[in-house]
Amino acid sequence: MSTRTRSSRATPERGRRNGPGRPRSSAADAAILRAAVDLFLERGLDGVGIEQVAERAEVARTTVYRRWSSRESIVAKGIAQTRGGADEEILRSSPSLRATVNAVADSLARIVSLPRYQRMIARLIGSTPDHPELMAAYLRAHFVPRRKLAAETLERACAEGLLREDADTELLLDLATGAVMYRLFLCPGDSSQKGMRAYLRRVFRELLREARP
Amino acid sequence: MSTRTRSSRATPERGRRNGPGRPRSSAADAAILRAAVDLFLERGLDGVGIEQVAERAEVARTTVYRRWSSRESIVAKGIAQTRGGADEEILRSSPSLRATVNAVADSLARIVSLPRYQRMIARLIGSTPDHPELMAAYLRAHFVPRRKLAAETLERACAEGLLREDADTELLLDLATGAVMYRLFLCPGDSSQKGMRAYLRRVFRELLREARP
Amino acid sequence: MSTRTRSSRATPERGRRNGPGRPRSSAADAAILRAAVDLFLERGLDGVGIEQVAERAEVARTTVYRRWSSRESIVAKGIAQTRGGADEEILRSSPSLRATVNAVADSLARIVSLPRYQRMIARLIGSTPDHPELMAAYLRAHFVPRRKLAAETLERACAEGLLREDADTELLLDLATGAVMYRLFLCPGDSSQKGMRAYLRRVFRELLREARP
Amino acid sequence: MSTRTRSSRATPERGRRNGPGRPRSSAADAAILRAAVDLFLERGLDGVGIEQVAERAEVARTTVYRRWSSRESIVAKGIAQTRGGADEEILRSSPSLRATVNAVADSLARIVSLPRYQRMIARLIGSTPDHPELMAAYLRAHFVPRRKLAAETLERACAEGLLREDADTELLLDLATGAVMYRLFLCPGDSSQKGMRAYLRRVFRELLREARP
DNA sequence: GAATAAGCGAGACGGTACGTCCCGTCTTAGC
DNA sequence: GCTAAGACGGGACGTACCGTCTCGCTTATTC
Repeated sequence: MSTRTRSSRATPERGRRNGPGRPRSSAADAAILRAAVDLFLERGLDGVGIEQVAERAEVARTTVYRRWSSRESIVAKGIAQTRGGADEEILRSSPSLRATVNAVADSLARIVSLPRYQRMIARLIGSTPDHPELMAAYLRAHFVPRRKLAAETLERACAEGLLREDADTELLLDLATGAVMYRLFLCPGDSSQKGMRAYLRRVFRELLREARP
Repeated sequence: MSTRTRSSRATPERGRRNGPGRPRSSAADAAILRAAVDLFLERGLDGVGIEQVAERAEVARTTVYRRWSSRESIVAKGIAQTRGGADEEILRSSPSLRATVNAVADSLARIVSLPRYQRMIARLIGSTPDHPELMAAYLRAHFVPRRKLAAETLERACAEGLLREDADTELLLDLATGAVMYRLFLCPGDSSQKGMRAYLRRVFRELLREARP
Repeated sequence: MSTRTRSSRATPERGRRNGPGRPRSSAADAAILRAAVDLFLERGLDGVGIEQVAERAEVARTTVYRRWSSRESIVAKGIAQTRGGADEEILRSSPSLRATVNAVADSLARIVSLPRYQRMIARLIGSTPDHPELMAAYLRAHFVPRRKLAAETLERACAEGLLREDADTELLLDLATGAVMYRLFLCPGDSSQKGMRAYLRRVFRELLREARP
Repeated sequence: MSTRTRSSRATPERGRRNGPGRPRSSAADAAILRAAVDLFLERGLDGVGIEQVAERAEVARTTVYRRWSSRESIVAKGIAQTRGGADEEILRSSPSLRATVNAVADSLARIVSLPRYQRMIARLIGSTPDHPELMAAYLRAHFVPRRKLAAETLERACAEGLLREDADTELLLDLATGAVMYRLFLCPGDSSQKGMRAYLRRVFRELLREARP
């Protein structure tokens, strides 16, 4: 990711709420962020050229430069802004351990088998050495909430006696998440939803081997 | 002033055995590959400009283009060529399960705590959507041998009765490897050699929990 | 003539005569100079955009920047290079004063009635406050030689007794030249070749009023 | 000078006598015209950006665009408005031919040696090919009155028998004016007031050579 | 040992994207 | 309805690389 830095004059927002001049177009804002994230997914951070972003967003280049001074800041904002869907309600109410764990596994499988998700993680990891703030933004906005939900679910299962008492639930989730990453990037395996579901169920079975039914 | 042509003229090596002309400089070959891999680690694939490579290798651009036609091919060759150190002899002879596992964990911790390794994996994952061949080259040259070694060690431990019989050794290694990736890229934890060693020992303890002493 | 200045890296020519690299295209050189002068005539100095020059010369923008660092230097070179035609041989051999003077007047009328000439002088004068070097280049390359020729002719006529002895021939030419400029720019008169010829003959008749036949 | 044309919404003045809204600021009017003429003198017509004008006049761009739609119209108005000083009263009463002519010469020398005058003429001539209306406005407002005054003076001198009867007084003034232009723009001579005065006296002496004392 | 043929350094060539500046238009708030 | 402020689309600027090409020189092999 080649180096290119210059001075810039982008103002982060507008100073006062209702100043005199023409207000910034929020439609342009949204279009730019969307275009930037799409480009990031398609081509990586170096592919997020301001020119390309502007063209996709159907906006003049100056309109982009007026708001942001670097490609990274656009992408970071775009990632932070797109809220992760809270469709994991399923997790909240599962009667048995097996059902609970399967629900977690299936939900995870559904998400990680999305090409968009896979590309996002790959691009973010690739950008980590130069721009860790992108990954940080993603984790804060998407990963941490999901993780927290899953952790609560497991914790609850443990409290209800569905797991052995000394289980390290945090570590178990680390391992499950890591297994997904291993599968996606290091192992040339099947990354379809069905394949990921089978793999994840196997992982959880191994991890929770001796838990009581 | 002339037309555009994107054909490539790079010849992978020299056609005949001993042609009449001047032979290619093998020193230039080595310098180019080294420069390309270094740039890949520092800036990612898009930062591997042929011009930059040539400058670092202290070679004319022509000399690079004569050999390779794309950045990816140089980097792939460079990755494939640099042999992974075979310093894992320690694994071959460990008397007890605990010692064996600790040796595996420590060896893994030592490798993955190298900044160069971390950057390499990050860059490779980032390049996966566009150029999976880079990761493939790395896995073939560095990962698979180490993995095979570790798998044999665990297998041997299992055969010697140090593990329960039905242990899914492959999956255990998947999980351990995945844990490393999780730790490196998703969790803002301590990635020093000491920190990784502690984490990995904890992982293996959890994974092999009920193994007989 | 809006302000715009930056640093530049143009090398005036090539250092050595036969250096290693590819030599510069002399065809591009010529095309660029021609395009620049044409644009200067059409739109003035501020209209000599590097982009326009490159497009007209059918050359990449970089090819222009490689040679020159400012619009003025291109135009100056282009003006200096285009040699003024030496078609004034007529002046050299005229038998009588009246014929001599008429020949000078007619030659001058022919030149100054060319639209290209009129524009050139207008543009040069307009550029004088900011870039007097352009006018200087033009005078050196085109004006001075013609002026010298005319001066010699008058001088010769004077020596042959066709003019009164104390005539200030230099001043007479100043006046004739100035009359042309007055006519072209300050007086809304007829600037066709025929009109200019008539006007110039009238000027010379007035200036040389009392000369002997 | 580069092309730029768009639709225009400027209303030359105010339509009705006393509309309901706020009346236009005449101070802004004056400041704008002054700024525009100054910029024209400093940088030429292309340097008269509406933005620059507004900044100099300490006025918003809107205020300029509401009044005029093009740079040329502002400059033309500004030139036409600034009245030429009528300080040539001296010319009206000179007893002898020599004194009369010297007075004309000196008055002319004083004016044409002003840097502002020189720049004005140079800029106007440079703008002639594209915008002859500027020169026309200048001639009408400044040149013609002075010229008329000088012509009357000479005419009067002729009528009083101070000049030979058949003198072409118009042409003589053409020649004198032309001599000034020649001196200013084509000849690298001394354009100070003193230098111009000397040169002009020499010109008139030559032109009126055989006039009676 | 000369001829030959390829490698090599250097640099011009056509191009693309960059980030900046200015332009002329528009859209708001305030007076 | 004028004014100030400022966002908007657009275009040119001068720079930095890119991948290709064309030179002059060097270095081996082959005749």
